[in-house]
Amino acid sequence: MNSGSRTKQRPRRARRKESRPSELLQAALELFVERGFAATRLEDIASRAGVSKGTLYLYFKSKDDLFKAVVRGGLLPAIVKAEGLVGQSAGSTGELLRAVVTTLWSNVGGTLLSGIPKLIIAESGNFPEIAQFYYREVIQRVVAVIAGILKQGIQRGELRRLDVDPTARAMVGPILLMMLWRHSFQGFESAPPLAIERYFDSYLALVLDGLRKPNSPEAAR
Amino acid sequence: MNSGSRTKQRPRRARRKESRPSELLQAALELFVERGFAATRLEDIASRAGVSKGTLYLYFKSKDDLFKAVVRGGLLPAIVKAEGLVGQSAGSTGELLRAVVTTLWSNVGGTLLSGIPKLIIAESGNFPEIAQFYYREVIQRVVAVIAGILKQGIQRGELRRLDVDPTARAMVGPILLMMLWRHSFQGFESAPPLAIERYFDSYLALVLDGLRKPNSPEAAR
Amino acid sequence: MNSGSRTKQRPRRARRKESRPSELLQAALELFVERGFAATRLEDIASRAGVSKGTLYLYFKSKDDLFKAVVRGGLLPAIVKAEGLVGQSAGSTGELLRAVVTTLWSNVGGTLLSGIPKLIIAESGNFPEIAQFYYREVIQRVVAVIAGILKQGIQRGELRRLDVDPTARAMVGPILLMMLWRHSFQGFESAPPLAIERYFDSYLALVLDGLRKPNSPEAAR
Amino acid sequence: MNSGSRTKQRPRRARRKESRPSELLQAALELFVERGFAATRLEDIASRAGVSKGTLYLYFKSKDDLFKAVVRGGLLPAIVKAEGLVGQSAGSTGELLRAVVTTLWSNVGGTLLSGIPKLIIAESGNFPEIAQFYYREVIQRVVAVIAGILKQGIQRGELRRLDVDPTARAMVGPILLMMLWRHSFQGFESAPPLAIERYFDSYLALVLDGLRKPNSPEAAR
DNA sequence: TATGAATGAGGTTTCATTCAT
DNA sequence: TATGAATGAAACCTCATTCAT
Repeated sequence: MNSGSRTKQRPRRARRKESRPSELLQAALELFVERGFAATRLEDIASRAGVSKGTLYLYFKSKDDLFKAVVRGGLLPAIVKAEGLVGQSAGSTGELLRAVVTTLWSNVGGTLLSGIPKLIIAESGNFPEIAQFYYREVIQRVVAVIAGILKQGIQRGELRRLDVDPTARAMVGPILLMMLWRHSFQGFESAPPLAIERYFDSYLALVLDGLRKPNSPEAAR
Repeated sequence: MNSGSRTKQRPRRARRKESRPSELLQAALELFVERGFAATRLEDIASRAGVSKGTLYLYFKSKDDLFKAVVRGGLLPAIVKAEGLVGQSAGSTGELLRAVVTTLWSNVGGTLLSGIPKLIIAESGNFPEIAQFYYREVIQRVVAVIAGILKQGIQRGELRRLDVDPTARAMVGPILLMMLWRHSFQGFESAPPLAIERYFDSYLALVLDGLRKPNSPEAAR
Repeated sequence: MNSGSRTKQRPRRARRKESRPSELLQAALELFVERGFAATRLEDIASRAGVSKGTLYLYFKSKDDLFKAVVRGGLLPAIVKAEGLVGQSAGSTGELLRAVVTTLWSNVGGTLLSGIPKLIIAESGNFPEIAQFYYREVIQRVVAVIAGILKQGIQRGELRRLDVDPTARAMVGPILLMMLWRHSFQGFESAPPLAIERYFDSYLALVLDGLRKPNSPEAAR
Repeated sequence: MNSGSRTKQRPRRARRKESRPSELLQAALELFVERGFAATRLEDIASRAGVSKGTLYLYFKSKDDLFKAVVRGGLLPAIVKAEGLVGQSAGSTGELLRAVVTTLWSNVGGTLLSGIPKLIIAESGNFPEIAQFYYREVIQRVVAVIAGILKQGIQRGELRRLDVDPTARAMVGPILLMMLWRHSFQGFESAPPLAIERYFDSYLALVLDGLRKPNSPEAAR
């Protein structure tokens, strides 16, 4: 998946030339995610990508530049995909939500890209432009997607009246948590690691139905 | 002549072995949170604490050691406090939840300690023991506190039957998100920053009642 | 003064991986001998070798490593040469001894390598492995060479019966002393410095004939 | 010997006050000999002597100063003693030589003072005044003592005509070697360590009688 | 394009020395 | 006299960046 089928052996050099930048970005992403920005040496990135240190500078003019490229490109496609889902869906609000969550997870959460939020969070102090870019281009748009679903649901009468914006933000939390988890604590789990599906099922049930027992006196409030 | 108040005359060499460590830890926490581990220079920590570089080494044997001390100590007290709330509360499950969330926020989220999760996440790759320690001593305990509340609520008949563990984890997400937010994106908010209370109100409403309109046909499922 | 032919502009960045290590070792030896291990700064070694500080680390992974390389390599070749002399000599024991002493001196004593014993002695506490290596590979072999000559001389009937091993050790003393002398006290000599040849003549006369007057009553013992 | 009988418990403070300097010198000598000048930390010296770091500065104004004090004081008394032996001896030259060697060894070689030559040799580059002092006050005097014995022996007709000064120097070598040995290689000896007495017996036999068989044709030369 | 030897600024760490108590 | 907390210069070492090939 990463590098496509290698069945057709094009001459090494020629093949390389085109794919170099993405190979470098891939190697850089892996190492940045694993060790953080500062603890990753350019030499390690180069050698993981199979090139020499100097070659990096043919494609990126500095370590900062490489970092920004890694972080910038990663998530936008997935956002765009998720945005596309909203307009076209014919299902109920619940089904729509499930579709959005699933899309986000399979395009981001389950891949190395899920490491990007970790990087952004860690380096927001040192790369404020990146954090700002991310805030504008990713976070706000994800929140907007969810807020859109909420508004639609309210209009349709499927959802109760609620404070749309903060609710949308609160709903992003568990998804983000799952991404961070993978890169920070996976591996310390004593029990068998929590199945993703069970987690998202619980998440959807939680946000759709809440915790309360339907007929409990409290529920009426 | 010189006998007047010496309150202003801070001696060049203050001797206060007792209070030094906590002053240093405080300065270190601030800078680590702001810049990350690697980008924080010991000299900056020292000068923020009003001492010289070498003084740090009287109290911590290395930068790593200082980092660990910063991270280790910070959150446990708040956890303990939150654990204490569970047993003694007489209110409904909803009230209990609100109390726990409020306690966590006022003891951690609203303080600089809220930066610690950011550090753990960022440095989990470089300080695996710390991540593991944090996983065992903090995360699992917070999840356990919430899981306990959920079980109690189910037994009391206030909560519906639900998959306790993944639900508890999902509930931690928005709280964590709020903490990370403060240290990563606060300041880029275009609109007036989201009021904390409104956020938590929405969060509690979300987890207690979910999104669905009570009488909507969907709600019955 | 510096005006000699500079026609060939030495490039600021010379690239000569092959010759670098020995240039560095040479510079390091000079400075270690002159100042000792601790008082020698890597920067001085580098600049004496005409490279920058960082370059050292391309060839040696630490100051310790460089020191070991300096000390390890130095003396073995001379030992081997001296060992070779013993088997092949056709002369008398006295001539053989003179040949060995002369060889040792011209290959070691008269060169910078004579500074190595000083380093070993000074740093034996901090580099025990080096001291042990030196003891095994150099000292024991030199003593063995001399002991071999003594045994041969006794068998041939040229030397009196004597306690071979301690005698051999005692014979090493004056040679070592001469080496240490060069690097520790040379320059404080008030009188014109002792001619090396006169010293070794006296040494050989001493060990061969002793001090006693041949016909003195004592001599018979 | 070091601290005298402790039977009469004088009050700690009072007793200390007088003996402090020598206790400090003793601790310093031990550590300097073991590790060398640079690798010995003042704190270690202080704590070995049972005082605090600052106290050192009440007695010595710098580390250099302490080093000089350690080195300066140590050997002179033994030299003086050895010098005294020459005038008064009634025995043969051989007996006199044996007495001098024995005195030097029992007053210096066998004690920690034998570490001083190692220090002088190691630090001659960094403390030229010390090396010079040592050259003048110790080495030259020892050589002079031996040279004196040689001259006397020649006059008495016990020794053959010989080149006095270089011979005297060569005779110092084995004694120095023995001192250095103790502090640099002792402990790596594979076989049981060479008995001191056997070594000195061989040394004296060597210098008195040489190696040659008395009746061998060579011996006549 | 690609290499990798070389550079040197910058950071952590050590430790002799000072000084208030 | 004695202490030991505090200082800060200096040294080792790393690594992003350059550049000749």
